[in-house]
Amino acid sequence: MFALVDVNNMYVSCERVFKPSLNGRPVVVLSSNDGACIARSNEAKDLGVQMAQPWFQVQHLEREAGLIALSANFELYGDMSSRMMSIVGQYAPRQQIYSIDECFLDFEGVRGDLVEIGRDIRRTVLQWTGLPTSVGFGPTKTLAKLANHVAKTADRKPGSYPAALAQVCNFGEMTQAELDAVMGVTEVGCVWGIGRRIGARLTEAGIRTVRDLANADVTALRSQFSVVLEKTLLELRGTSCLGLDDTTAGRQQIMCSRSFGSAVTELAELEQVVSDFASRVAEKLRQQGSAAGAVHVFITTSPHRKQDRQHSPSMTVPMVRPTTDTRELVATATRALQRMYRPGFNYVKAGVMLVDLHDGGARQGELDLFATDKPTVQAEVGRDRAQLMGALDALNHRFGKGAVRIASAHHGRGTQASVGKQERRTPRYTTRLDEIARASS
DNA sequence: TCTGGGGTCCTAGGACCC
DNA sequence: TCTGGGGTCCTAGGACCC
Repeated sequence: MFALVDVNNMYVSCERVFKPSLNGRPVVVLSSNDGACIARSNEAKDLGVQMAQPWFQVQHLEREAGLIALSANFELYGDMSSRMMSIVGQYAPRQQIYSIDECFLDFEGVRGDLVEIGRDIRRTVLQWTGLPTSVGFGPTKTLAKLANHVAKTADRKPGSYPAALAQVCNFGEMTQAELDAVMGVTEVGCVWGIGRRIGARLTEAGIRTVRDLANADVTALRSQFSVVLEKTLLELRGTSCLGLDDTTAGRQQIMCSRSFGSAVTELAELEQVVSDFASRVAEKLRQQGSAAGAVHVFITTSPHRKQDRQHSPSMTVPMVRPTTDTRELVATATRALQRMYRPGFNYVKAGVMLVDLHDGGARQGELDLFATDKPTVQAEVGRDRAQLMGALDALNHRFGKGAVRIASAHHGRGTQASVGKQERRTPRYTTRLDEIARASS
């Protein structure tokens, strides 16, 4: 039996822990640049604010409905997440951290009343971190996700489902008839793995509810859609196709990208941004102990600015050998940018992605006919380089991000359109001593 | 005026092999 | 008229997730 535990409205809930006056108010958290809404409290959802909706479209609700907007405070959310995860992980032998706010638990071999365990998880997380959670149990991961959806919705919208299913919902202890009834009133788009496009195609084909999908013909579905949807269907019927992955394998790609505060046309400014992004991904790369085999760089104009000519080039450049060196990665990314850039375009976003990642410890042996250095010298160079990068990371960790950086990244601090605004960010209460919460007398 | 930033997996099609 | 057959590997792009 699997459980899915997730935090309700994670980012907003993190903010509310340190600012209880936000409770009961409509609150949204904004993306970088304060551009779009990336988290909404229930009250904000009730006002009709959509996920990823541009802020300027709903800003009028500030005055009209008391909507409160905050800039994203990812340092806070990340720290709150690891606290929550370590608590939840105590409840089952295996845990898969699936995203910043949710994890799967595998209760294989665990005895006891799962609903009671679920309630205990909720109580403990709430008491120890202040975060509200929902818990769903099911014999497959897809069913656990669905049970979680039911638990949350039953709590938020009384009458949508039986009240007993609110907050903690265990499909495992329901009869087939009860499960059928729940699935019959749940839209197919609520299922994990069914997004807008597939959802629309399914609806067109007469498959509107989860029950319709569960009863659909497997073979026909596979040929019309894909093996992915076939697995989803089987999982809905209780056949487990997706295992729990609790390995701590590193990521397969590492990215840093951002929209700018306003359009950028100059190469020099893009060079600063791209070297800055390359430095950040290099740091993340070393953190997970990998080496990058290639660098992918992109810049793009805004498809929303219809009056502008569009240009969205991208380029993937292989490295001679996998590297972890910020200097090489920055130089490679910058060269790619210089080759792609064309003057006269309003670029609004750029990104650097490291791909073809290798285990940092493994080094491909090579035969270099032109090498003049002896192998021992080469090994020393490698060691020096690792020490240099280690020192760079240590300094930036101790004195703050960007304390020491490659000279091409932000050599000036002039009027940079590319530096976004974050005017509404709350203090990093749990990770910065000088921003710690104060109890006023 | 103003439109997120990360990730994953699967598939189709082309290059190339014998 | 008619132009092989069976593979693998890689990449770009599309779908999805939060």
